[in-house]
Amino acid sequence: MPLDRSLISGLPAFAGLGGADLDAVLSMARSSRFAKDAEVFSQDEEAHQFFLLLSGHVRVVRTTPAGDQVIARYINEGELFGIAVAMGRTTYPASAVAAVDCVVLSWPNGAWQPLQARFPGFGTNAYQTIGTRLQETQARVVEMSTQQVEQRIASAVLRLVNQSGRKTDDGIEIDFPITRQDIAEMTGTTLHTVSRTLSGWEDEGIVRSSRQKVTVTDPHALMLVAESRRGK
Amino acid sequence: MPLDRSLISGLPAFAGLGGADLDAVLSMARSSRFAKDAEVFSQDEEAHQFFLLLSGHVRVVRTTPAGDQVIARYINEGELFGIAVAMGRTTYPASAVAAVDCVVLSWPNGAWQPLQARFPGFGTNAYQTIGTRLQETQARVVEMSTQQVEQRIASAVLRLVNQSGRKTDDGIEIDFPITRQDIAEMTGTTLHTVSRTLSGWEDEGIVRSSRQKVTVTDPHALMLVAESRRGK
DNA sequence: CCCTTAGTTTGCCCCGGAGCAAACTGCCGT
DNA sequence: ACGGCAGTTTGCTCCGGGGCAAACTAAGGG
Repeated sequence: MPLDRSLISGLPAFAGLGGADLDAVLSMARSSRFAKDAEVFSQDEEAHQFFLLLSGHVRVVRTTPAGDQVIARYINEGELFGIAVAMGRTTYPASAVAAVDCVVLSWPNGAWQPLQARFPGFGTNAYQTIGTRLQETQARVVEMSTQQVEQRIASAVLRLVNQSGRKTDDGIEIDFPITRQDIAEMTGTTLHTVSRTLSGWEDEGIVRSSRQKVTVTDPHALMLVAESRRGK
Repeated sequence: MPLDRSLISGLPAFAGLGGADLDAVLSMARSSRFAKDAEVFSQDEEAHQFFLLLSGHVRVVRTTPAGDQVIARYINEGELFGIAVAMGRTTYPASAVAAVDCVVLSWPNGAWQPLQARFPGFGTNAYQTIGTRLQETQARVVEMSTQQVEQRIASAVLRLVNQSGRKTDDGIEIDFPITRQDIAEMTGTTLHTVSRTLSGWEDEGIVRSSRQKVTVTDPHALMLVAESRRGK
């Protein structure tokens, strides 16, 4: 069953392509469904495909030899991921896990060259994605080098809310399930400290949180926390 | 005075190009000299050029609004840097400072498209460079999230020694001047802790260090330090 | 509907490493 | 030759937040 072009029209990766072009792009792709917690690809395995997230949320995780996990990023709908081929890598440097049930498009690596050659905007967009991620990752290094844990957690929560927030009557809520442990793995701390921090914010009326759910009720106050220079 | 093609022949960025091609590449470039501590480009300024380091060493530094500095990386001879254009950025996300007297080639951003179009290997190499840096930066995030300060310093020193080491009769020496403060800014700690750590290693016979100089006398021992799982 | 289990909260203790202060040392410029 | 200064070393103190342990709670499965 052919894929409908409406799936990818409007995505930045394929901006400006006409209907026939979209069909051509889709004809090389395969769509698949991943249940929550299923692995889309696995760290260090040979990269044979690259992916685009149609719906859902994907968590990209690195695991150290010692077994510690670090969340590299969350992928949002419409984003490319697992593009090892664009970086000249033969294996995936991290694992990708569905944070909720997901629908994913995938192309064999062999489609990379043709796609890029035929649709220059596609290549440009992909490389820009990588560039943006490099910036973000470097910003994270800066954060981890210079900020206290509370500020880092605030930044991480704000990022999640900005990228994947859903308005509710209570405030803005992260629209996929996320544990204290997950937030700890994003910020380089422990679930205990995250829990204490969120509890503190809850007392101050900045957030409301429950099991696997975080709602920011006062984004402005949270931004102040994130920016507050630690007492010199 | 035209630049000699031998300057860039043998560089991975221009691998496989013939003599005439190399001349074409060079005809678009300009070479300049930067004294130690001079800025090649400055954080947040408009990116009009991209660069290739012909000789010397360049330090890429990010400064936070609060004035904290973090060293993103050191650029070695033959590497591209300041390639904001490849990432679709209009400003430089960091400053670049000559760690020693340097010679640098620069191209106007306008040369990017033509170079890429005419020499596909050049674009590929550049994007691979960015991909590699993304991997490295993510590895650094993992390190900062999971390792103790001593291990991080060990990793940083090993990286410096591997990338820019010079054999001496004492061991392998970092071949540009580097302060404790610099190492602190690479590892997210303070110069005091770096100093104490290096002193400790010196007592154990792993390194020899003096003002702005670090020599690793026992690389294997240092690798053990870097890998030592912290006492669970 | 109850029981299991995953996720969360909190209290307590302890320590790695930051902050501060002061002394030391070798370079560099005049 | 001699300051002066940038870079380094070291001692001391203090505390943010990690580790451990235990109790609590909601969700989902049988």
